[in-house]
Amino acid sequence: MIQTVRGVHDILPDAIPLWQFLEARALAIFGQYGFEEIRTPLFEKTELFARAVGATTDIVEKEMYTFSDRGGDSLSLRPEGTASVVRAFVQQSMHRQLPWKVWYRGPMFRYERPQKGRQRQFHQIGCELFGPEDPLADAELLAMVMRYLTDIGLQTSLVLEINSLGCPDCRPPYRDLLIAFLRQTASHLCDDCQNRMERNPLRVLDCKQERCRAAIATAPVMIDHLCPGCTHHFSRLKGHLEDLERPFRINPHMVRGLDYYNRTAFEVTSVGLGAQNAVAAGGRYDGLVAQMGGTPTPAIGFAMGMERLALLLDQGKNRPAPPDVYLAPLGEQAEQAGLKLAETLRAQGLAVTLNLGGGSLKSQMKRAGRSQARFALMIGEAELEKNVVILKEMALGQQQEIRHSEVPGFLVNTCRTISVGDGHR
RNA sequence: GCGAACGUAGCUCAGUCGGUAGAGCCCCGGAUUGUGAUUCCGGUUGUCGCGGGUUCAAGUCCCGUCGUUCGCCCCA
Repeated sequence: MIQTVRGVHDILPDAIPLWQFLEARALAIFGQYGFEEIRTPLFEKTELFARAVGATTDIVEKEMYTFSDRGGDSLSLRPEGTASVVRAFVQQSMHRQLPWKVWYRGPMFRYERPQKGRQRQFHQIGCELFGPEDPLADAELLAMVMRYLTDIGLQTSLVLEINSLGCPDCRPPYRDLLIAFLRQTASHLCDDCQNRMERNPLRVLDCKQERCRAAIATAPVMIDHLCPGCTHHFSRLKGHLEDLERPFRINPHMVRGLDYYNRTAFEVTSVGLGAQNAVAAGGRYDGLVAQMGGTPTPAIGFAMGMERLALLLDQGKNRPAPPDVYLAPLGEQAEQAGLKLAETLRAQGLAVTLNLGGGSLKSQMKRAGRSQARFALMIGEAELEKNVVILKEMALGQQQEIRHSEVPGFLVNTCRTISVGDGHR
């Protein structure tokens, strides 16, 4: 038997209503804020990710699905969404129409060891906002994330953490300061952190090892060493959030895995997801557009992990929307008439399940019951001759003969409610 | 890439000291003619993940491998 590759899974019909719900709410809420959807390719030139995400990040160094096409180009399945959106922004010269607000949804690919809330093909919904440098934009974006997460039903158990990562002016001096500090305390750090110290010193601050946490308790933190511009930006953001009464926590030890971030970084975490507890994360990337060859344009964005949201919301199996009518024909002639009647009813907007695969009336009725249809419609030879059908209201167990020609009118009147496909709620 | 646990019917799982593979659910059929979801009766479910090894004998013990899960790493 051929099965899916490791860390890659089907999303079966049972789970689809929840996914559709998550996407529908994103469409609605991001739309309220003026965001439009964008769909970028699932694969791009490898160089795009190497340059945007950072050539020395784990994602680029060891987690990308990279291959050569027949022309010899090195391509990669996208490991995240921002790089492509920035490329599109630059390629389409969108700096002429600022602000540019887009959101995306779709699969991302990273070659990682699967565990709870982490797969090799996973799905993200993300937003990117190009143009404003003002912390007003940061605040509005954060409000939007929290509004979305609250809307879908996660208001409890969520924590919003923010930090400032500084900018090209203040981060290098701080970095030197931190390295100096770490060198002094190196003997107290775990092996990983001793390695990280030179390569990615900020990451040491985020280490979960108890010994490291103790050792870095007195380490200098970025927010104490921000330049005046970054200090002002950060304090205005905090002011806006307080004003909006959106609870948040400042986590001076939070860092971002991708190289392009500066200033505002944030993360929304949830208990109940085990080690992979971030449901949404993002930040500002003011330098990325210029770095990718575009007209310098500040920007901010975030991404949410759909599987993680789904894990938190999953309330068991989702029932499919039941049909209005289960149509049970007996015999070949009745089947022919049934097919036609089913089409007539569907043209009137009704949801109709036509019995397929024959079977006795008993077994057909069994299927009708299982389908949760409100009505069963039986057509046998006797009915064909009399030009009637037997209409049974399943919940009541009552049935009547109706003239064939009157069936559409009767059912349309009775089942006027229209299914909207919001099966989750 | 590192560490650990687990893989038995479509699903959830039992299977003792190594001795002829089980339950519930689901599904299918029947309970006098053409009527579901309740009841009763009957029935099908299997490469015990896969491949080696030990043994008279392996679902059970050993090795490998694939997969899943939980950590580490990393991240949404």
